[in-house]
Amino acid sequence: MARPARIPCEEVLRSMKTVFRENGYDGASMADLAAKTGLAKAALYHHFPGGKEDMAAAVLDEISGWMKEHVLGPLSVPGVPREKLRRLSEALNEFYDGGQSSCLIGAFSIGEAMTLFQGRLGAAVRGLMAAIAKVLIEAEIPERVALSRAEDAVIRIQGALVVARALRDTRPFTRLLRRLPDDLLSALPDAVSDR
Amino acid sequence: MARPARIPCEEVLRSMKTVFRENGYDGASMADLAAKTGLAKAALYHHFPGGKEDMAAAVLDEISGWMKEHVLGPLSVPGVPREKLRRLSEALNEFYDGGQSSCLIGAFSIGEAMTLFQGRLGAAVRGLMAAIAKVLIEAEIPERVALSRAEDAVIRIQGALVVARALRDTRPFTRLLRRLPDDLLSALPDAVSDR
DNA sequence: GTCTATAATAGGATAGAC
DNA sequence: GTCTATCCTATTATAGAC
Repeated sequence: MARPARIPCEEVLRSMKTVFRENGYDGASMADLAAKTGLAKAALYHHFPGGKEDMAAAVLDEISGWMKEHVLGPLSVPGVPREKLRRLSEALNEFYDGGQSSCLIGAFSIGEAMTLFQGRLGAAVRGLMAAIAKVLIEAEIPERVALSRAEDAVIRIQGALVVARALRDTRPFTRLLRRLPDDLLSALPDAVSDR
Repeated sequence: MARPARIPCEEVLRSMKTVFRENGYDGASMADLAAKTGLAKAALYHHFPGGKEDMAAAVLDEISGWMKEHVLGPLSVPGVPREKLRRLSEALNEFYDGGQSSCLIGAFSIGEAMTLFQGRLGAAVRGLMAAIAKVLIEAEIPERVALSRAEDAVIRIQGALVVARALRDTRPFTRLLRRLPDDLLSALPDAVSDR
């Protein structure tokens, strides 16, 4: 056995994730992180010697793991496409807290964080797009259309989160998630759209 | 005549807009703003006594004016809907520099800026949505569908900017703009989508 | 591993000369 | 209107005791 699963560490990561989601990278201060985690700043540096950058990286990795387990994994497993997409909407609704929590892909794609984490951000977007496209291809949708729709889905998810926050109204996001499975699997028009 | 149009001020606003778009609100420092505008910090405070908050507000107001003139105005004027939507795409392409520049609605919807400017952000989103919906209604699209599609368009615009930055590839954004007019005016399916 | 205390620096803001 | 110089606070980061 490699390591005794450190339970408190998960709690610390959860708190840090909240701080970064609410404040972005530049807006999150060590004081914020210390307050939210309940640890002193020095204790945080003990666990994350690289400071804020290390903490943000750890949060992104933790999210990546959660996504692989709860989102990408279930999409890759054999199953009814529509049902899998319905569960995707549910998982996203949970992850983004019904549209109330921001996405770090958006929050970290400006300022210093953009240069620091561009690799992780791009990988996250590409991973989700690929997983959705795979389900659509499984549903007999031509690859080209599947890739286009998958990209559009990720675009809409990100955009709905922005719009929901700007309007202080989560309904644009929840509406989107409700329509997402049908939209992704809808019949092909006439090759007019989906170019 | 009220005032001799101050030309240099526009230049200063342009520079500040760039700084906020690249760094967000928390990530933009007075030093950044001074360097980019070529003015000393004290000179900036002379024009914007409220400091960074004043500067960001001025930038948002300037953008709001540009949008009204180059985006919302042309949409409200009599004309062929498809043609007006095509010009909308062109204006957005110009404003967001082909997808390379971020949108302050997204950048300012986290952290301190979110609470400071929530009114302006919501108004900007609602204004664009309403202008697009009006064109669709003009094109004989039922109001309910028009409102839904207009919301979706704004969502996609915001999302495509996020995705383009995360991927460091502007094509998702340019592709979106190209399809936007057709997508907005496409024939109604079966009342399956657009609920 | 966690704390208090503190160093070092960056950031926001102002004073006062020109 | 613009500058240099300065103040004060917040922020990052570390030292050293427990």
